[in-house]
Amino acid sequence: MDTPASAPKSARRMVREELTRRIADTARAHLARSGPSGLSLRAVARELGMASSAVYRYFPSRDALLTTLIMDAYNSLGEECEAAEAGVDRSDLARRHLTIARSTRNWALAHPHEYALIYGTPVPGYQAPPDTVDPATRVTRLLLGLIADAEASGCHPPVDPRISASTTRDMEDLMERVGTRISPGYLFVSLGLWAQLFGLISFELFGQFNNVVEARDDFFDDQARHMARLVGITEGD
Amino acid sequence: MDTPASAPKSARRMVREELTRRIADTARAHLARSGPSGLSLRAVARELGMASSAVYRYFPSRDALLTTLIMDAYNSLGEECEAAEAGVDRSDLARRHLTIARSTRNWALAHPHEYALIYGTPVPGYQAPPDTVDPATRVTRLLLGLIADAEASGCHPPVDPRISASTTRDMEDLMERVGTRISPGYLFVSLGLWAQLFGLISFELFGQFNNVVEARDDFFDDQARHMARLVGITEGD
DNA sequence: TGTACATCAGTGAACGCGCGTTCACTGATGTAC
DNA sequence: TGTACATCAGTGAACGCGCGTTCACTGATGTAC
Repeated sequence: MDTPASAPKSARRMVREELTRRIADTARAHLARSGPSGLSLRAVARELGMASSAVYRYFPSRDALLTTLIMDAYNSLGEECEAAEAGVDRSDLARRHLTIARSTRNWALAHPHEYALIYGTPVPGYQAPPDTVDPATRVTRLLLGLIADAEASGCHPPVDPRISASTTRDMEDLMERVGTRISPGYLFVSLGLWAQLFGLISFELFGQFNNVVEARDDFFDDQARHMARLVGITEGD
Repeated sequence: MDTPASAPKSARRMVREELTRRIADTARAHLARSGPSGLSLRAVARELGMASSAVYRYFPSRDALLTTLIMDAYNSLGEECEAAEAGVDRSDLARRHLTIARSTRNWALAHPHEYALIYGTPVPGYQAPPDTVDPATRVTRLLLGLIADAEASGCHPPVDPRISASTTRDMEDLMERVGTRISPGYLFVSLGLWAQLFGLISFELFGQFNNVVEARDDFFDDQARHMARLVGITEGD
């Protein structure tokens, strides 16, 4: 049909989407004050000036709202990293790595409570539905893509990994599932650095660096560059 | 005074300590079900068969109870690591490192909710009092001691760290505060591995390794050994 | 050793609050003919 | 283009529940002389 005919139909739909978004936004803001387990539908409704029961027209339950927040967080982080990395010359592996690392940290610093929601303690009693798996892997896939490129272009770990037979099998299985080609040893080292990246960010955000590191930006950059060297990615070549 | 004279006095005190401990134990068990922000004084009192107001004879507030749980968790982890490491030949640096890493992970797997309490998302609205700082650093101090010994005995990072001036200053300041002698570069690499150790454990506990790593014990050991090599600690010498 | 007094543990009711979810309903917006 | 009907958004009251903390109190235990 032409535009005027379908316009009223989508008008209601648009209003609906708008309010759905406003509820999620308000809930996101509430995360900061009370954390995910303290997230309250009533408080969100109150802030939006609507009856608490009205929220149920948009989200069937509190957990559904949480799921939306979790998926949004993963997607927001994922998009930011992807966009930043896409702007870097593909052959500049060091820059690509630094860009991903920095984007992740910057996003985390800008959205600490959303970071905590997806990389902190799981919400007790909440079971993430399968829909969350895909958005959850965006940053990881980005990193794996970089690692695959690095290995293809001849990078290798300066300290040789020695891994058990079962780890080798795990790495092979993972590559099969993801559909990327990275050798077990190289992947093993990369997974360690993946954990280190988020370990550094969590330590910074959750307070473990208090009285330990002051110049956090520089420290992080230094660590990120060192991590790149551990998978054989060196700057300026 | 002699024992009988002071006995009644300490009798009441002992009963008090016993109940204080039982309250903390029950609260610890409740952490598992509802998480720290869901921890309820009333639920604890109910389980112990006492009036909710009675708990206030032992803990002045919910936050005070939380503080106790946090300190207990740090001390429990600290003691376990210290005891395990103390049983290892001082000169066997690789073994000492592996022992600390494994003890930390084993404690975390055995006490996942206490681990989340101290290394997961901070409890919203809760401010840790200064008393918690000392227990919080036990594992870190253990690791720093090992690192100091390693450097003193000639170990050095196989991949040379390149660090900024401000990071160098941070590392020097830290060493001054702690009173240990470790060179800035070596300390820098060690802090990265410290973050990696807890990053790996958090990933495993918080679900990030689902569909990624199956043989978790072997994977962790492989990673721990690789981390040791990154500070120049090699096995079998 | 015995007694008067102080300390302490524990009670139960109350205050004031918040929560998720359901339900029958009103009134507005969209759809089909 | 107009009308009858269906869909939908939003309301407000209610259910049944839980929470932290305070307070005046009772009765037992410990202390000082």
